[in-house]
Amino acid sequence: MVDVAREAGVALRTVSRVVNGDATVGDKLAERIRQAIDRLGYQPDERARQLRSGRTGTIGAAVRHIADAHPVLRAVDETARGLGLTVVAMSTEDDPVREREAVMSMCRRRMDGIIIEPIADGHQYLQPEIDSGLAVVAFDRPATGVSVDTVLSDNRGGIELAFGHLAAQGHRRIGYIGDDERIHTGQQRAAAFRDCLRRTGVALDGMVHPGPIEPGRIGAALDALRAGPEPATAIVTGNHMSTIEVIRALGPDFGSTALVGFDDFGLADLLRPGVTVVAQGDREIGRTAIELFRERLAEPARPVRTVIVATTLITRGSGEIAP
Amino acid sequence: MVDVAREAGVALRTVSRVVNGDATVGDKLAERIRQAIDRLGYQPDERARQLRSGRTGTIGAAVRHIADAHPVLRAVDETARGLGLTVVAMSTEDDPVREREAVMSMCRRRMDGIIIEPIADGHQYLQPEIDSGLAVVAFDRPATGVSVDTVLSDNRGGIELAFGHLAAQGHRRIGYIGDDERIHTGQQRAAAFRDCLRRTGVALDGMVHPGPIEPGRIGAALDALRAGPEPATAIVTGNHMSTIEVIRALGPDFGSTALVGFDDFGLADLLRPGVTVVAQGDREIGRTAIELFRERLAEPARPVRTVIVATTLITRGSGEIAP
DNA sequence: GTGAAAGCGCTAACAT
DNA sequence: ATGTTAGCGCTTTCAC
Repeated sequence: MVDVAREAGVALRTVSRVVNGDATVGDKLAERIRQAIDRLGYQPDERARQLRSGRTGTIGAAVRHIADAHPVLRAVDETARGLGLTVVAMSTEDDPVREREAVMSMCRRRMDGIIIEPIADGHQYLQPEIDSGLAVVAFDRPATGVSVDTVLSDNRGGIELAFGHLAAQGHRRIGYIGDDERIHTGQQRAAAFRDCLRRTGVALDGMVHPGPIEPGRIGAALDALRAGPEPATAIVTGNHMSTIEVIRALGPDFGSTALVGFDDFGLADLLRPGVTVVAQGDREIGRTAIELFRERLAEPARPVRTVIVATTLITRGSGEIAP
Repeated sequence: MVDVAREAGVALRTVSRVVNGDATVGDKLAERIRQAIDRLGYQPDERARQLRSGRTGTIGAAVRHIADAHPVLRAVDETARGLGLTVVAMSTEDDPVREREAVMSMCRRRMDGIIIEPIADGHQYLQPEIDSGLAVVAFDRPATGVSVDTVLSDNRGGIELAFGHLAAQGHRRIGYIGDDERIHTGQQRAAAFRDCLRRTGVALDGMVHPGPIEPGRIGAALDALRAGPEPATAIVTGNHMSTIEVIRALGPDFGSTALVGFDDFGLADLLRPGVTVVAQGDREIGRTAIELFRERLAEPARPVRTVIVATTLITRGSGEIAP
C-alpha cells in the first residue's frame, strides 16, 4: 500500500480510502490511485485489515466431511454469499478431537461466528469464546454443555412418516436399522421408532437395531430381522449410510422387502426399485442456520432458540412394496 | 497476550515464547504462564501472528463444488494435515468469475499457495501473484495463460482402457457421450475416443457426442446412437455426470447396452448391473498436488512440472454385456 | 477533501 | 534465560 501511495504521489490514508470505496476522495485522484493499484498488482492484505478493524466477515463451518455431499453446507455457503459473508469449511471427520481443533483454529482466526455439526460430548470449551462475542449455531445435533442456537430436523416426525407410510400399506412387521444410539440423531430416531411399534401394539423384540454403520453389523441386523417365523416385511433405516449399507447387504433381495430410508441421497432414484426416503429440509436448515447466526450477532444477549425443520416423504418404489 | 503477561508478571515476549513452544523459558515460569493462559482463556490471534511472521501455513483449494463428493480434495486435505498445513476450500461452481473471486480472496489472505481445478480460460491474472512467491498447482485441467505445476489424469489412456475392454468383448459399434469439448477433459477424451474408432477402422459418423451435460442433450445423443440399421451396442461416457445422465436416460434399458463410464462414483456398485468404470487415481492426484506444492515452495525457481496419473478399470457388470 | 500519527496483537532482532 | 524495541499492513482518530 505504501508503494501504491508513492506511485500515485498521495498519502497512505488516501489509498486506503479508495480501496474501501470511501466517497470522500476526489474523482481524479481516485482514478490515479486505481491506476497505480492496477499497475502494481496490489492486493490489500486481508489479515492486516481484519486485525485493525476487528471484524472478519468470515464464518467458520465445522462439518463432518468437507468433501462429501453436504447439502446443508451448500445452502449455508449460498446464503452467506448472498450476504457478503465468507464461509470457510473444515472437516471434523466425526472425531471429537478434530472437531475441537477445527473450532479452536476458527477462534484463533477470530471468525465472527461458527456453524457446527456437533460430535463431541462436551462443548463447554466454547463458553469462554461465546462470552467474548463468538456467535455459535449448531445443526443436525444439539451441542452439549453449552446453550447455543440450534437447527434440528424433525427426527420423530420423519420416523413417524416412514412408519406410517409402511403401516398404511398393510405392513405389520416393520424393522429398524440405524445409527448408534450414542449419537443424538440415532437415539432420537430409534426412540421414535420404538414408540411407533408400541402404538401399533407390536412387540419390540428384535425389531430395532441401532449400532455402528459397519457391513458386518448391518448384515447381522438384517439377518435377525428376516429370521424367525414372522420375518419383517419392511425396514426403516436411520440415516443415508444405513440405507446404503442395507441395500448393499440385501443384494439381489433388494426389492422384495419394503424399505424407507431416512435422508435422501444422490442416485436414490437410479436404483431399482427407486429408494423411498424421508428427506430432511437441507436448504431450509442451512438458511435457518445463517439466519440464527445473524440474529445472534445483531442481538448477542437474545435468548437461545432451537428451530425444528420438517421432513418430507419422497416415494420412489422401495417403500411401496406390498407385505 | 498483554493481559496474560500482566497476570503472570512477565514480559510480553516471554508469553510469546511459551505459546510458540520456545524451549528457552524456565520450567517454573513456563508453567506459571500456561496457567495464566488457561485462567484467562487466551487464544493467540492467528491474524496478527501471520501478519508479523510472514508465513500462513495455509493452502487454499479452489474446487468446483466444496459440498460435493470430491475425493481429490479429501486426499489433499489429509496429506496437508499430515504436514501441519491447513487447507481452506472454496467453491468455484464451475464459474470463471467465482473462480477468480475465490483465488483473489486467497491471495488477499496471503496464503502460501493455492491448489486449483481451473475453469476459466485465462489465468494470466495469476502471474503477478506467482511472481511474488505464490505457489500454484493446477489439477484435473491445465491452467491457461500461465505456466504452473499441474497434475492430470491420463485421459487418453483411460479412454483406451474403456474402448479396449469393450472391443475385446466383440463390440464393434461403440459410441461416446461426454462433456463439452470446450472443456479440456472433454476435448481430450473425445479426441482419444475418435482415435480409437479410427484405429479399428470404424466410421466416426454419429458415434461421438460431446456436449453439455443436460438431460435433453444426453437423451438425443442416446437416440442417435441407437438409431439406424447398425445401432451402437456399447457406450463409453466421458465423466461421471455423463454416466449418471446416460443411465437415467436409458431407464429400463440400462443393462441391455454395454456401458463403461469415465470416473468412478459412489453407489456405482449398487446399481443393477453394477457400473464398470475407468477410475481416476484421486488419492494419487491429491498427494501429488501437495508434493508439487511443497517442492515449489522449497525451490521457487524450479522448472514447471506436469504429472500424469494413471487410470484403472473397475469391472462391475455394465461393461461386460455381450454385443 | 486530504494528511499525519497512533496502534490492532503479535514476532524478529537485538540487547541484557 | 528474560526483557526491550521496532514494525508487519492496515484502519481509526483527529488535525488541517
